[in-house]
Amino acid sequence: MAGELQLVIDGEARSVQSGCTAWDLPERQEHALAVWVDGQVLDLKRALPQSGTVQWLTFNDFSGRQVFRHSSAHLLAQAVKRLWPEAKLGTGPALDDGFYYDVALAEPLQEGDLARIEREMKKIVGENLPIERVELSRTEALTLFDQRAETFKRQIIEGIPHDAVISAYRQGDFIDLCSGPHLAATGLIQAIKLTSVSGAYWRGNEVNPMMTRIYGTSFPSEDELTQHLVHIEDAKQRDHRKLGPSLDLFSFREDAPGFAFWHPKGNQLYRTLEEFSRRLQHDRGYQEVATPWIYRVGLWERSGHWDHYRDDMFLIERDSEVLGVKPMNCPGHALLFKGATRSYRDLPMRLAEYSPLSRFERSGTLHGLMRVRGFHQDDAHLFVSQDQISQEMFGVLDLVDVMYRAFGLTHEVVFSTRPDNYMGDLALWNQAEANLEEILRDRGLKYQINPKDGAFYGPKLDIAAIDSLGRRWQLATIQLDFQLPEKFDLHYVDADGEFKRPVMIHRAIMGSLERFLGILVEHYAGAFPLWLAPVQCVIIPITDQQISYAQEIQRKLSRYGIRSEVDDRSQKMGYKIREAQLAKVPRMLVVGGRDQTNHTVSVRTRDQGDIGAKPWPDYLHQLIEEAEMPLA
RNA sequence: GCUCACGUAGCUCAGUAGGUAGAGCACGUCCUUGGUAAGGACGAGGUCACCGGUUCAAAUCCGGUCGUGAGCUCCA
Repeated sequence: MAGELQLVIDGEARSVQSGCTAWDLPERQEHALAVWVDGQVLDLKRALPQSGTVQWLTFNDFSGRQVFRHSSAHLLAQAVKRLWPEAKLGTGPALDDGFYYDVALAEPLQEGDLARIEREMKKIVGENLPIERVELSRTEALTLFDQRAETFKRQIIEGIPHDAVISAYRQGDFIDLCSGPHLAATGLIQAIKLTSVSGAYWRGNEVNPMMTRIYGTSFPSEDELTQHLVHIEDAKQRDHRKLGPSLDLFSFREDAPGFAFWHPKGNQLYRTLEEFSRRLQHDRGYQEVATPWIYRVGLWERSGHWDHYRDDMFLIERDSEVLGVKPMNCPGHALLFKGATRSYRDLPMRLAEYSPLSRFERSGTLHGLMRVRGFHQDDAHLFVSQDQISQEMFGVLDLVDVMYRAFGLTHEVVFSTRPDNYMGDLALWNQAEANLEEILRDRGLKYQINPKDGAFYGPKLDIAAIDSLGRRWQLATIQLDFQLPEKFDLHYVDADGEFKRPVMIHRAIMGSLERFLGILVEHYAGAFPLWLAPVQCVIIPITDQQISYAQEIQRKLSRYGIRSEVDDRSQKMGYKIREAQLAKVPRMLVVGGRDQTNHTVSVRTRDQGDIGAKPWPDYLHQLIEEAEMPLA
């Protein structure tokens, strides 16, 4: 069949001359950026390599978008080279919503340089340079990039396997080592925005030189770019670092980097979350404990933290001995378990704790509430016999489900299996992994397997929650541990009178409460559901005449556990409503002369506005019902 | 920790060529008592992150420290 290819296009079979490109086909879609032929994404102007089904890739397809962004990265590199011919190129991939290119420059970029680069890029777009693919031998490739003094490119070429095709893409005077595919010409990239600059190690390795990473995004049209920038702006408005202080929930100060100040409202929110967790766990047989937060170094040596975690701990030296502030609760719980002779009748023993934990996170990694040095977990350790593992894991997964559903978060499970450097008995590992998988299947949970990513002491399930913006957050972790019971020589007396070794299950559902709260702030954009809201009701007297009536209402609300405030400032009602609305308070109870006479409250909800006068205290009972914790 | 950027009142920001600081909101006092998203007047508030240097003079120029941001790295 030499000389002919059999294609299926738009469901219709036809044959074409070999050497034919997708560009040549009369069926070519106007907005096609690249072409898909049986699993391979190709340049439009590259000769079709094989027979197969043809699909057009546009900006609306993930792969099409990747091609578009990748070509944008080349465009960026070309502009940089025009402005700084001595710049050395690293790599420049496409991202989910943009692209970047790493370059090594003699001088750091100045303010205004981004705009300069952007202008140069637009110029190249205007030139509408054709983008051509070139295939090179290894020697040709090395010679070409050596001539251009592209030392990083040489390193890349040296790493390419000997049987692989080496290709480069040329646009005008610019050429870049690249496997492609790319757009047909630079003119397609109509809208460009360079967004930020940062440092990045060459090949992501700390020992390598630091390069300048230039981020940008691009679209086929200005409208799409504008829309994208608006979305980014929306996300910024939800940023918990912005919303938190403006809703008077928490703040950070230079005096304590990595530790939050919880304001009265934020603390209330925090306590509500903790109480929610406490009630769910209490119903499931958990017992809350409080264990020491500073231990002598010997404990950390025994637990293995000293070897693996010392650099991340706050250490104190007093009376010529070293003390460590706890980064985790597990050793404390192990000691507590060990404090008495335990019977099989005590198992499963579920110890929960919310006390403070500290980790000396590297300064550059701190990030609002998401990454702090002082935090609290909804932590628990389950001491179980081997035949209780399944049932307990099942229980924990059930709790995850209830907890996340309460916040409208969906979740996904990642199952991490035995790593190469595992410790302990292989048979036990196999059994545990089989158990876990069975449980996941029984619950009908969708899960991904992360081979060899378990902890060295046992396999684990990590759970990622998906928030209202579709972002994934790794929150819960459930880990089977065979090692700590060994290290602490834990045992219980079994029914047969023999000492047996328990298994520990480490688990946290919300994970760090600080982080969880940060995520909730962004998930709800600060508009918390009634049961969570720190202030559930603001009572707004219209004139001073109604202040005592308002206070009477507040006392009643308070007695039934509804958190409320009376806004008795001498301001107009509209002003108070505006402030309550901006503070995202779920309910406003307006009380004027009419209400006082008729014994009503005029209700305004945060989401629906004015819903009219309601008889009091009927509305109190409605509120009590609506404000219940979603425990079921 | 590393690279780059940034750091002016509680918050958002202005501050032209180096000549001892300004607005809006918030806050306080007074006036106003108004039925569903901003009533008015007056007032208080800053060692311009901190330390040092250059200069007759530094918020402004230079160096260092701390913090924050975007990333990198790390993340039992």
